[in-house]
Amino acid sequence: MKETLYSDIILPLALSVRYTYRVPVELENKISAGSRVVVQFGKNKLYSAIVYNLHHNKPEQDDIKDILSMLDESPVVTDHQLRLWEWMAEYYMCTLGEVYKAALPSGLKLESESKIISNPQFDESVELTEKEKIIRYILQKKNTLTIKEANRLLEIKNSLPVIKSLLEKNAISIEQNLVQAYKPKFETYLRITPGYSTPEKINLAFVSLKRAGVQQKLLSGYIRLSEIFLSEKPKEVTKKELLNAVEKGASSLKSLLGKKILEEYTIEISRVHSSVNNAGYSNILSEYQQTAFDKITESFKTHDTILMNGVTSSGKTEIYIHMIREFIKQEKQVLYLLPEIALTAQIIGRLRIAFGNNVGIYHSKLSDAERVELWNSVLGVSATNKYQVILGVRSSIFLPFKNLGLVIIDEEHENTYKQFDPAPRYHARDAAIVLAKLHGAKTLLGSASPSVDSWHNAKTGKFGWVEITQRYQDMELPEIIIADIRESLRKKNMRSHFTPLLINSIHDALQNKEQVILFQNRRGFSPYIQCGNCGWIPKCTRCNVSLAYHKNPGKMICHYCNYTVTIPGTCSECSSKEIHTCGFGTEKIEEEIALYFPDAKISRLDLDAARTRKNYEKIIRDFEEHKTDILIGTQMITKGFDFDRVSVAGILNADNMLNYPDFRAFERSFQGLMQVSGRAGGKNKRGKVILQTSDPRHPLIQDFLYNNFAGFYNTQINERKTYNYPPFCRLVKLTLKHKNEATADHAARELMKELKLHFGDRALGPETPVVNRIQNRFIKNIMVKLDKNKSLGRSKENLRQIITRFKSNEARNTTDIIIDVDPV
DNA sequence: AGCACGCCGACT
DNA sequence: GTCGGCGTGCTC
Repeated sequence: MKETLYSDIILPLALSVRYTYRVPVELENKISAGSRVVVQFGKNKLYSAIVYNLHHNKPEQDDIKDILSMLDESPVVTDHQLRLWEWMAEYYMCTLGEVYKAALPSGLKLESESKIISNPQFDESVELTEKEKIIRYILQKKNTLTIKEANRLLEIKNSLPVIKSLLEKNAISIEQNLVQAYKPKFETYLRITPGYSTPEKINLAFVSLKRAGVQQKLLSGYIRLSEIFLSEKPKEVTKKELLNAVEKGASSLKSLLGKKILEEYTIEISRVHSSVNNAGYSNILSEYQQTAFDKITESFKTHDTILMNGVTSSGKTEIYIHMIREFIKQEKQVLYLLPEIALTAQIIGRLRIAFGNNVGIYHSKLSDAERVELWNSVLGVSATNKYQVILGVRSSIFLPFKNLGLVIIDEEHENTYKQFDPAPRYHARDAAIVLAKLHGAKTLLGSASPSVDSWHNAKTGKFGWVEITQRYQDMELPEIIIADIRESLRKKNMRSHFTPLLINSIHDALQNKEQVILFQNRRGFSPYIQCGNCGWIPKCTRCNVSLAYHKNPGKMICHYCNYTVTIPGTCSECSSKEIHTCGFGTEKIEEEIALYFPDAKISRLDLDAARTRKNYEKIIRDFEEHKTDILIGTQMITKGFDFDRVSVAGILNADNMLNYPDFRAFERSFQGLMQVSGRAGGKNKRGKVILQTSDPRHPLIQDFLYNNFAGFYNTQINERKTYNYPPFCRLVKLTLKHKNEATADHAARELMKELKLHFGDRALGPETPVVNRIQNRFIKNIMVKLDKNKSLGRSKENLRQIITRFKSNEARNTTDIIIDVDPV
């Protein structure tokens, strides 16, 4: 007797225990780990699950369900991926199901509502029950039926046993097209039949067609388009193309096909194709770039991961391209990670020029079909493209790489690499390093202002270290000038939010037909409005946060939940009409700068202005083409663009970045300053950075002013060592949420008691965040520091146990506990 | 995540 | 007297 085969499966749900299904005999030879299967889970829900493993251990329970069907011929998830998923679930303290949900494009995840179709090959002699007959009968009239509909029609709560029995009797099947959200796209091509493959034979064809002019035109059109007798490698001609070239050719083409002179064939075409196909471009690296390249190559011999610290405009991309080429030569795949979609658009052109259609893009704005297609292509099951280079954002670490050789993580320090919500709350940089390790691949991190963690890793020898201090074409680093806000206030020469120095610099730049960017880390018009009489400040009804005033739509908007109200004419507390705007955001800067420079063309780039991709691109393009003189914006303006004529970069208030209650505030400020200053200056002129601050003596400002990188990083690292913060420990942030403040508070205190027992004073809190209520739920934070000297895995296991125990007995309440490992 | 079961408040 | 709120437990 053959042993029954079982499978533990991964469901797209946050389940902490594994579920086992029986593998039907007919699937035993086809199924393997990573296969996509359909299972019933719960009373009447079907899910597409991933086979985690296969075994013969009969589970304790007796009601083991069968795997209903397999969705693909071969596994869609590789072993390497499953290992990455395991690592991620373990490290980020979430479930495999959550990782699965994040990893697969939704086109590959079938969500219930599955449709049932009749099976035309059903053997009518098989006996059916009454209920089964009803379903069969309805299916003949209606084609498809959902399980819900079946329940209603049969007037029973659960029709699945009936459905299942029908499936077993081969009377119905689950519709693949609907299960399979993705349909490959085909294109029809034409070619000459083997019978007419030589010029002589084609001549004969022409003779035979002498009375059919359109057919002759079609045939000569085909010959011209395909260059069949001109080149060694004829071009492929689509039916569409030929019919476009020859007027009214459709019916004549049918005749040609009928005469077997031409024939049709179809190819699955890629939706993510590109028109550029001239791989072969090769820029020569400059001397200093070549030196860096050689250092990287050398360092890869001893290190798996390298940090490349290169100043802005040092040409890091060019080095990446050359490095990619090395790995392509070895037939390896390359993953090129960028922090956000907008940047992929900038880089893709350069990569396509270098590598042609070998480059695929992957991000969330692609259609489902496109993402599935890219997935299959990377997996190597796609009919057409086999991408070797993938350019993508965070989620592209989940693609099914087969032989990854190199991972590039550009702008390594960017926080957008960290996923906030939902779980898995992973850091793509760290996960990518693990991914690379699994493949025995190399990782190259690049940044002009590395994260303190990576800097530390490089300086302690964990990562290799390559530095580039020279800039492209010997561009000079910008001149940094501090504008003391306090002094200007004292001298009373401050003009609204601008120091004379900034105003004058803008003035000079505009005179010289140069461009200016102004950076303010806050969108909207003003962060809040206030009644001048009683001090009332309008707040969000769902979040305890003041509503930001946005002048453009004339609304007050909550920046946490987007709650929007029209601005009140009078104070709702005292009915006074004296309502002031307080503080300043990008909108206000835009308005005021227009007063000082009425002739300048001004534009603004922030989350509001760039709501749509089109707007965003237009703002950027206008500035690039110098249709705009002054660009005001938030972080957004600092990301990746190379504006050539920007001579002045103004930072309106450096202090509000510094005064943030977070151990990473300085790191972020420094990186922000670096990014803004990187935008100043062009090929021929040294740029100027005007830094407005109330605290010019601040050590961070001083380090920035004197380009004292090492000084800044050393200070940071020393401080973190002293106060035991990353990279000297691991942080786990627990966020408790409940709609009742007292409940949230109580739960946090109780959990804290438990944590103290195990972690002592390495458990911090509970703390009430500045914004203590978001979307009607009160929030409490607890921070746990995990000792780096002890086993991280064990510490996390302890933490997990404490939380699980707490959830199950102590507070039998509905407080949500969100676990965030390595929060940013 | 969904869904059923079950126990307390305001209604035809 | 019932409808329906959402707290709780379970899904192989």
